[in-house]
Amino acid sequence: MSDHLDPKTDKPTFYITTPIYYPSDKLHIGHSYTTVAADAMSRYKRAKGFDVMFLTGTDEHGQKIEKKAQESGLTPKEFVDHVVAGIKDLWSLLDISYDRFIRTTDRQHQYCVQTIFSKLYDQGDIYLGEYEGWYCTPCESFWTDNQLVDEKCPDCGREVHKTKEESYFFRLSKYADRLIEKFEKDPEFIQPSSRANEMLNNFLRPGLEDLAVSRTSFDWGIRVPFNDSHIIYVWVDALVNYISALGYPDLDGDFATYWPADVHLVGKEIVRFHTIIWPALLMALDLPLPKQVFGHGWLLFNEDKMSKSIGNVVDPVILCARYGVDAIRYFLLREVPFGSDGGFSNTSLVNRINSDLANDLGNLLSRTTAMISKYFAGDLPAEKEAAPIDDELIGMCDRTTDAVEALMEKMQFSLALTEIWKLIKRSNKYIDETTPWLLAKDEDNQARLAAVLYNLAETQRVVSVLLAPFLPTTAVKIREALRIDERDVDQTAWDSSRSFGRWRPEQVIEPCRPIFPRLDVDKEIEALNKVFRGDTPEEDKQPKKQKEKSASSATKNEETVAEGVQLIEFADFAKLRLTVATVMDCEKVDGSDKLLCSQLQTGDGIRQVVSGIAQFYTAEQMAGRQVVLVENLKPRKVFGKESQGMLLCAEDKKDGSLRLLCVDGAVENGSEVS
RNA sequence: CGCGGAGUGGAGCAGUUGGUAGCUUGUCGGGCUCAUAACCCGAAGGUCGGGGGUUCGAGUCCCUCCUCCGCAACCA
Repeated sequence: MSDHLDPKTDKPTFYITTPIYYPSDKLHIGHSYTTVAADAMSRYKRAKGFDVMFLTGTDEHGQKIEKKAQESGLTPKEFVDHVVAGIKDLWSLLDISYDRFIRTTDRQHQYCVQTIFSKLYDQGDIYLGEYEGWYCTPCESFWTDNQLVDEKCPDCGREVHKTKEESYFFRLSKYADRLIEKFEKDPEFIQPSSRANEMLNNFLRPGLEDLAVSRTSFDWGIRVPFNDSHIIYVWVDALVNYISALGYPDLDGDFATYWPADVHLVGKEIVRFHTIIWPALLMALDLPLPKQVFGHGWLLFNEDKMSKSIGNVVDPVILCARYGVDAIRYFLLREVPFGSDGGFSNTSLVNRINSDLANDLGNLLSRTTAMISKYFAGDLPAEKEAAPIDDELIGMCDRTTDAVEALMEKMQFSLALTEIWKLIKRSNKYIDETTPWLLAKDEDNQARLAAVLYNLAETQRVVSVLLAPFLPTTAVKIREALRIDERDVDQTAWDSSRSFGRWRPEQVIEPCRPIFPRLDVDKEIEALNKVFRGDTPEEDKQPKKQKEKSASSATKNEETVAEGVQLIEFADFAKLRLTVATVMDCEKVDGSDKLLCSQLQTGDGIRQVVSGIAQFYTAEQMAGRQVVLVENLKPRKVFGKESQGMLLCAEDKKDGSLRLLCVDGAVENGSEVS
């Protein structure tokens, strides 16, 4: 992929980046997904002998951070410092081997951004103009036409008024033709290629408008060097990180070594910025473009995009604590074909861990070491007797390395892992074919038995090498069990996976403890649902037996619906999580005559619920009431607002009016209704 | 309306240039006992969203319709 050489080491270079994340809050598993993928790629390239530069970081400026900091009573810098420390902890937990961590608050970055801004201004690519849009005074926010919800502020739903803001513009339109040409001539530039079509059809061909690259509506950011009242907006500030981290505008040193990047790894939602705005900026700076932008899909949590505001956030820290880092890394890299969307659910996670890690891989190591220990006191004799059946297993080791390499070049992590697992499954089958426990019964078979067990152990040495980029800790655990010295390059280097027969244990083999203990599916899912309350699919909520029962009763009932009341199982009722909550604050949803938006104090936080009851209750009547909340209702956007649940009401049979369900006497918020 | 993505055995997915419909998981039956109730073998299960067309032959090409997801949408 790279045609660069590092002048100091003479190695080919490989420069890979993740997006810089916005530290307005803790990161969730979606961020981990991108970063773990970049890490696996980096580790693979290092193993292949590349001089890798793996960059990640944080995009720390902007209005939202400014606001968040204010709410917490901190300066913006104090606020981001705190969040960034947490992010670094998370990466350390997930074994992320980044080489550099860029923060847009770094002095060097700020200098770089200002230099670029001035340069573009001086050469006429940036000019001062006016930006027309809508302003919401209470929110102090500026919105464009299509950001508005029903011509109201998308944040608060209040009136906005048309306003002009002075802004600097980047002549994006000037580069449209060159971009189209690039897209058409270089199909590798955007991966997967379908995303290139999206960009061409939706943005490039209809024509580009110049881009507003400064703001005057907030302070927390890098100033336009020649105009104090303007802050450089995210486009220039954030995108430039990929070269500021290499020392740009200094053209020597790291910049010379690593630029252009081999790949920018990004989520599909920001492919547009990375394939249109960023290349245009580079063109304006007369710098080479990155070789590839890879837009991966989303990790969907039960079909909803993971999002902080919805609250369906899976905390990777909790998952790591429960299952170990490598189980989570494995799941992320294996479950979703890189490039398309994939689902995360508690069930799929637990099943994946059990079938692949515990049953196939862990159990294989366990039975192999147990047999070596049991039949040879942990020390295989030198004399071995080969048999034709061995060749298939041995040949597969070589082929697996080739296959993994081919897939890694295309960043098909999921398929690469599948190839490794074919080898693992083949090993399990090999045990059945050779029946070592029968061989062990006869002294005459010692040499044959030794060969069988050696082949098994050696195959797992190969597996450990191939697995190392994905599951670094597991690779080490396998080697420990096989008594391989980590420093012995002969047995641990990438290319050693192609030379069958290198395994030479340093000490006696002992039966190893399970490296991935098998999980009790029902128990785990129940526990996970408790941790990530309310945002799991109904199927996940039920232990298997009940699930089947409710499914069959549901079909039966469908036939009787017409006649009247449907009967349900208790299990069906138990799916509902009904709790008591207090309305802390309530307001009418602007522009609607039926909606009220309430802030509820629940057992574990504040929830926003939008209800269609404004014709029967005023906002004032709502405040202070204890109500019954359906807590595990799928969140939904109502009139531009997130509604995270539903309040129970009785609908009067006569006139259809609604009356809220209340509790007879005050109870603690979060109390369950059953 | 539009744009994009998708509809394949219970679930999750492969199916490159058209030529007997596969994989993983789950279910059922069997085998084995070295191993983490694990591993190995076998079976059941799909008119490939519907309809029409091109073709000797279509999941795979063309037309049309339907459904679901994302961007927009007021009552969960």
